[in-house]
Parts: sequence; structure tokens; C-alpha cells
Amino acid sequence: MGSSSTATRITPRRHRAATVPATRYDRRLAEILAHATEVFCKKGYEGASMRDLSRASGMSLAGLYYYFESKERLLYLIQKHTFTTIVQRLKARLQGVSDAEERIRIFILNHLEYFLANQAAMKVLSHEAEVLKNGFASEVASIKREYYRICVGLLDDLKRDRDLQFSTRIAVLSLFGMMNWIYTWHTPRVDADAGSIAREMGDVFLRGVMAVAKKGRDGR
Amino acid sequence: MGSSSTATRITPRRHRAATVPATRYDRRLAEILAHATEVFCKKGYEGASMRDLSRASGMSLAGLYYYFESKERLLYLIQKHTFTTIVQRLKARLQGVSDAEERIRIFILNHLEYFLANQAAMKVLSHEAEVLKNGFASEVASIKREYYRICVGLLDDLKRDRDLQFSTRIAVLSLFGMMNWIYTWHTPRVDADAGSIAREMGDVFLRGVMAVAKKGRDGR
DNA sequence: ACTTAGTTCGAACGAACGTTCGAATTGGCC
DNA sequence: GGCCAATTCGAACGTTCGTTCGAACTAAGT
Repeated sequence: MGSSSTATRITPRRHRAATVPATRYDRRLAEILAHATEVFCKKGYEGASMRDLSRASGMSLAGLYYYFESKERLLYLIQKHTFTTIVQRLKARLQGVSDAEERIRIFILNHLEYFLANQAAMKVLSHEAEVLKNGFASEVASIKREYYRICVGLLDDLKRDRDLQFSTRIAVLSLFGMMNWIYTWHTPRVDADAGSIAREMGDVFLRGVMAVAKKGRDGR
Repeated sequence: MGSSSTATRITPRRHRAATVPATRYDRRLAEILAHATEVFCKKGYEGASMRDLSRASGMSLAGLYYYFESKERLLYLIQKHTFTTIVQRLKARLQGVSDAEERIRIFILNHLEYFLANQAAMKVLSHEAEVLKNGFASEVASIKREYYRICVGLLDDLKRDRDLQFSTRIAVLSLFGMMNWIYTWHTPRVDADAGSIAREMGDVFLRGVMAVAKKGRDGR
């Protein structure tokens, strides 16, 4: 029997030290993930070969397989880490803010800031959303669903507070479209920073949904 | 020398008949393009093999190469045809309409109607926008730029007519994002039709951009 | 029935793919 | 310096990739 055999990887033991920098293994894996993210971003998941990843990360083809058992799992690790981080940051930023409009503006700002600061990773997340299969796919999908539900919640709050009337689903998906499409056009040196774009998109979107007819007393 | 040799394909002569149905060659090519569109949509350009296309279209692997000289040119044909058609339809629909807001609503409706009626083709157009190289890429890019410029023109007209103040670039790209993102979520049997979605997205977007502060007389 | 051009195909090409394996090398601990 | 486990690698596995070739089939004009 080889070193790794069954479905779940056996992480080499080494208890996490009290200091943050993590183990050598974790650091090296993170480096590989970073390089792989760039390559997946530039050539697409299917278009990027393991040999491309080997070249980019400066490690031999076989060496890569010490860190993950398949190309698919590598994409999974990138997507899961990226998505988990953005959700985590969002939750932290929403803490203590209660105004519905302000909370939506925070959502937009958080999304765009992270998007532009990690453009390659977010493109891989957006553009390669359908390539994972079965177990890998469902785990990422569940984080995505959580993120989506948070946004639905924010919009429903706004709707309730201001007595508005619009389709939450269409509004949320339109907002995601506005924001996620940015990977197709944003150029760091010509386009504004995340703050400015978040303000402009926030203006259009919020004024757009808030300008709709209010509900009458009979709900019709 | 074989039948096809140089860079540009020599279309078998056969003058276009007075009747519309076109030649046998053109019809067969169109069939293949339709099947290929479905496969590219489902598996992605890089993920779809020529053998997948062969299976889907019911023609032998070698037979396909009678109709186009490479997989890349096949994608090019799909993208060019799709994009050309949507621009063409838009121009026809805009004829005779002069109100700026109405023209933007027509733009949105045209885009979404065509998108939902040709979901596979539009996904291939949106999702595989970066895979073509050099000559193929630049031809498609020029149609895309024309389409983009039309939308910029429509928004600038609205801005002038109503004395508004917003970044046209961000607005246009936000609108494209809202609309194009639809390929990631729209399910024919659960989501509304193009008309309803166009109305909702149009409401949000137009009220959004029209609710911004008007320009003062000093342009500040 | 024979010709000719248009169309389709089976079989194969070399290259590139994801992955594996056993040996070599490294780094930290006695 | 010697040891064991962690890490890295060259070389190869079998498969699939996009593409090509010449032969076979089909349809239409004579």
C-alpha cells in the first residue's frame, strides 16, 4: 500500500503550533494553490494542464501529487478557501450594523473589495462554477447557497422595513450579476478602486429597488 | 494538392438559389453548429472533445472536418453567428423609436429575449469569450465592441436628455452583468419569461440611474 | 451505364493528457 | 554522523486529444 490510499487525504500529523505561520506542509500547499489559481484564471480549469501548474509553481509534476490527489481536488481547495473567506469576512463586517440599507452596502463593498483584491481566485470561483462533480461540487454549492441566502435576507429586511415590492430573487441575482461580471472587464490601472465601484453599483441598485411602488395596505 | 489547403476555406461553389433554404452544405453545417453549441454549452469548449461533437451530431469524426478546418474555427462560427444576429435584431427594433428610456428598455428586452430563446448559444458566447486566439478573437471582439458602443450611446442619450450624472462605463457594464449572469441561474420552467425579467431588470436599472442627482448648471 | 464532384467514413498519426511508482533527496532530531 | 520520516523527482503508464489520409459511398447530369 502506498502512503495515500483512501478517499480522504491523510494530512501528515503535526499539531498546529501556537504561532500562526502553520506547518511547512501548509505553507507549501498554499503557495501551490496561489500559483494554480493564476494558471486556472489565465487558461481555465480544463485548459490548464498539470504540466502548466508544475511549471508555474516550480515543482515537478509528480511532486504536486504529494499535496493533493487530483486536479479536481485542487480546484475544490481553491474554491472552498476563497468562498469560505469571503463569507467569513462578510459576517464579521455585518456585526453590529442594523440599518438595512447600510447592511446591503456593506455586502456590496465586501464582495467587490475581496473580488478586486483576489481577482484571479474570484474569477476561478465564478467562471469554473460548474466543473466540479458530486462530492466536491456539493460542498462548494452549500457555501454558495449560504452566501446567497444571506443576501436574500438582507434584501428581505429592506423590503420589510421600507414596505417595498419587488422580486427578491431577481433582485439578488441581478446584483450578483452586476458584481460578478466585473471579472470580465475590470483593469486595475484604468478602472476605479473597489470603494468607488461599490458606491456606484450600490447607488444604481439601491435606488433602483427602492424607487419601486410601495405596497398598498391591502397588499395589492 | 487535396481539396482544402490554404488558410481560408474554399466554400464549394453553388450559387445561392433564389429560394431561401440555402444549399445542402449550408444546411448540414448549420445542423452541426447547433449540436456543437449544445455540447460546448454543457461541457465547455476545452472540456468538449471532437469525439463528443461527433457523437452529438451523428457524423463521423473525420466527417466533421469536411465542414470546418479546426475546433477553434467551429467555436468562432458559433460566436460570430450568434453575436451578429443579436446586433442585427437590435438595430431593427430600435428603428423609429426615439425616446431614450424606451430605447434602453428595447435593448434590455432584445438581449434577454434572444438570450433565453438561445440560451446555449448565448452561454457559449458569454462563457467562452476568451478562448479564441488572434484572428478569430479579433473578429468577434469587434462585433462585441460595436454592441457595447450601441449601449453606451443609448445611455449617453438618456444622460443628455434628462440631465443626469453617472459613469456610463460602470452603468453599461453593470447592465451587461445583470443580463449576462442569467445563464448561471435561469431555469425555464421555474423562472419567468424574458418579458417579465426584462421589465424587472429594466425597472431596477433605469430607476437606479435616473434617481441620481441631476447636474447643476455649473456642471458640478 | 458511366462520369464526376460532393460527401462520409474507418483507421491511424503524434502529441499531450492526468496519474503513478520507486528511487533519490532533504530536513530535523538523537 | 546516523536515522527516519517528510518531501521531491525522473520516467513511464495507459488514455484521450485534435487532426489527417485515402478509400468508399452518394447524388446528379449525360
